[in-house]
Amino acid sequence: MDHHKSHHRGDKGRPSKKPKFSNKDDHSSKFVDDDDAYYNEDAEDDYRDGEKEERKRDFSKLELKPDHANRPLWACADGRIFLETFSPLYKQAYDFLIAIAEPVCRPESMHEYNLTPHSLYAAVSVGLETETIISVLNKLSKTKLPKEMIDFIHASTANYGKVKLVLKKNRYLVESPFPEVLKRLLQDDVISRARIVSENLHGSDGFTVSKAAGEIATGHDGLLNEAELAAAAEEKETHSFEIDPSQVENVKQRCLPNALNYPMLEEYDFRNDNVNPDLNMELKPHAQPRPYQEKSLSKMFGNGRARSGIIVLPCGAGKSLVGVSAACRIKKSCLCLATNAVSVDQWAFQFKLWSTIQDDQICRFTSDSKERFRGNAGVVVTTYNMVAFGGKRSEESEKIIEEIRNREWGLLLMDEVHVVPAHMFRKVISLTKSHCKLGLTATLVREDERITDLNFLIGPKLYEANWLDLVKGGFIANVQCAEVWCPMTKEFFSEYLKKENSKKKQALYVMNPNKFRACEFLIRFHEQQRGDKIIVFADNLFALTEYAMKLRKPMIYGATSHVERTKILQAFKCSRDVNTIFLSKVGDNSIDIPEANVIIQISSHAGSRRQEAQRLGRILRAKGKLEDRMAGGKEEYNAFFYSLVSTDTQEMFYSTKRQQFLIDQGYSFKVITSLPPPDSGADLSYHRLDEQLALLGKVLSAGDDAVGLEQLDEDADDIALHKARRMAGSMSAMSGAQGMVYMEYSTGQKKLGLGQKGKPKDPSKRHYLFKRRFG
DNA sequence: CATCTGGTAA
DNA sequence: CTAGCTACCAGATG
Repeated sequence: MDHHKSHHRGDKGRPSKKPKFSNKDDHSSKFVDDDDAYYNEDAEDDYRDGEKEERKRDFSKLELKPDHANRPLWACADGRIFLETFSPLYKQAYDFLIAIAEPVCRPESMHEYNLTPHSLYAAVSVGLETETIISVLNKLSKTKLPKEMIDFIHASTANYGKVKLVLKKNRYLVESPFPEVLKRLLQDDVISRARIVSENLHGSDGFTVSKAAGEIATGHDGLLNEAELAAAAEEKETHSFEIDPSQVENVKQRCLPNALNYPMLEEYDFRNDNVNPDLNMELKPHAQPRPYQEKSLSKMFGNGRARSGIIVLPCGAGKSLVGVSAACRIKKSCLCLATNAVSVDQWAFQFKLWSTIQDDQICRFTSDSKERFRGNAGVVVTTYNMVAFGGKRSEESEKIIEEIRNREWGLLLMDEVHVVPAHMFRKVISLTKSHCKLGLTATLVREDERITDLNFLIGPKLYEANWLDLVKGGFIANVQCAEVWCPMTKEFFSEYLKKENSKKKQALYVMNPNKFRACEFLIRFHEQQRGDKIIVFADNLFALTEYAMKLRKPMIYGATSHVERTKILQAFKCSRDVNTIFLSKVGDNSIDIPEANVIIQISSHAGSRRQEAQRLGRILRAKGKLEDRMAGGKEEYNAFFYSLVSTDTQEMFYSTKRQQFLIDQGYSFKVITSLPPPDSGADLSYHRLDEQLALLGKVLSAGDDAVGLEQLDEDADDIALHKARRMAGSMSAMSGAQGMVYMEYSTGQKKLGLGQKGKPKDPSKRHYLFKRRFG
């Protein structure tokens, strides 16, 4: 609809050069009509060789197939692929592309993807073959595939799937049906040093040879699918050598596409594992995986074994059912890692909810509950911190951790893989021995280098759900994201300019009366007009307390006691009187936030898009029933995410980046410039100048001293206890306002690229095959 | 035993 | 680089 304009802003924001379409048809013209601003965000260097590269990316050189209109893809010689989302073949094309390429940018009408060695690695590891990839791409493409792309796919995938890393009886083996490949690997220093030479050699070249096939047990129904048969045939004879467990990470890294280029697959033939004891658990009958959950599981178990890798599902889409299902299929001991104690509890709960696991076979291991399972197999749920903890442990946890280290785990289930720092993973993965690792995450933030680490620490991306499809299916909420621009008042702005201290500056733009009024307006609007549940986030404690007190809403921050928290959350969940709560950063983690469908950010931290995504995830849990949404014919927004920003201040700096992030994720986005609407708002706070000045005085006099905080503490408790006595709001003030709420921001004024710190892709970092051609 | 405190690491 | 927040432990309290 109307956010179409803003999507275009998204297109411009990308590092891509504008592709030139010589044959403009109805569709492509949508893509090029916006000429002026395509380049202005590129880094200068990139821009200069852009001139040269321009010719290579010029689509006019490519011949269109006669029926091009029916085909949804544009494939560029440099590995970029564009997908028209309005094509009838969109769905099939999407499923295919998401398996073979990295999504770069997904606005509504045109998606951009990138073929990379890693993405192709992921494709091959879920069972796609080189020729299949090429022929399907060719079928979907409007033009003949560029030769460069075909070569690239061949070169990238030639070696994939030839080497496997297997854990057998607590020993790590590098396996391959091709002894010459193993020899090649051993020419590498790191790998040859990591090798453990066993005493009884079988093969002539020093490798252990085994006949792995033939023992593949038939499935429950006595049938094997084709993939399983193929896998069995393939592995008639396997050569292997053992490596030092402590070197596993290094060896894996050497095998990656950017080094030796024999990425190792990690697969677990769990049905034939007679060494590790079975764990008796099944999915309960009421656990019905949704189609996309089923699909992600099928990628994981595609060839009858369990593959290691990452599954990307938005929060609220039911990651835990996927995790529990995976554990139920493998039926071996499972170590489940979460980021904090709250989520440990949730996981334990989910296991009991979805599976038939006995209560004494699942245990939590945190600082304040150290349970141990009975019997020889079970599920342990704990935190990354607990496992990686370096300091002194209590005696009890020392014992448990020892058990965790010594056990051979069937499944290592890692929640919120993107949140945990890489070194933590390293530690956890090297400390524990597992046959299969499954990472669950909501977003892979791409230009973060660490995402590459995940590729080899855990495995390739196995599946990524299509956000928009989930919205359409009613599985997650349909979110309208908006950035609200609040002009600084004259007085605040002049103080802002005077101050050097960045803390004070921050206090000033966060406490900007216009921002406060916008916030108050939004709260009233959503509470009274729509009956929504609202969470307001503020990183800044001063602002948080100030806002919450003035509006007489309960708040939770670090110092709020546990009892207090649960009391407030209960009230928010159940009571009709508490519809808005204020949260500090605590809300980002460690709080189990109940149903809410509106989020207002009054101060967000710098460029942390992860935080943003996390907060967004809070409102994604599907709202309303599918039928309700479909009834109206077209879908309606049922969740809202506002970022309040004071214009002309440092806050604007991250604006572009934030917008880009949300658009890349496939959200619709708009900028709202006047809130409250011009002719309303007399009944909001800080309407009069003297009130504003009083606030200004308060901000200026408030030091960073904690004394003020203590006092605020008391007040906050007070509010909570009295459970926010709200006055019965006057509906009339708001009636008819709906049309006024969203003022579409018109393009043109905004300086794109101003705040663009995120580097566009550096051509020199591209894969060597591309480099050679374009460098 | 539950709850609070203070200290440390990340 | 620092501020803010958390997870972990131990020890004290009633």
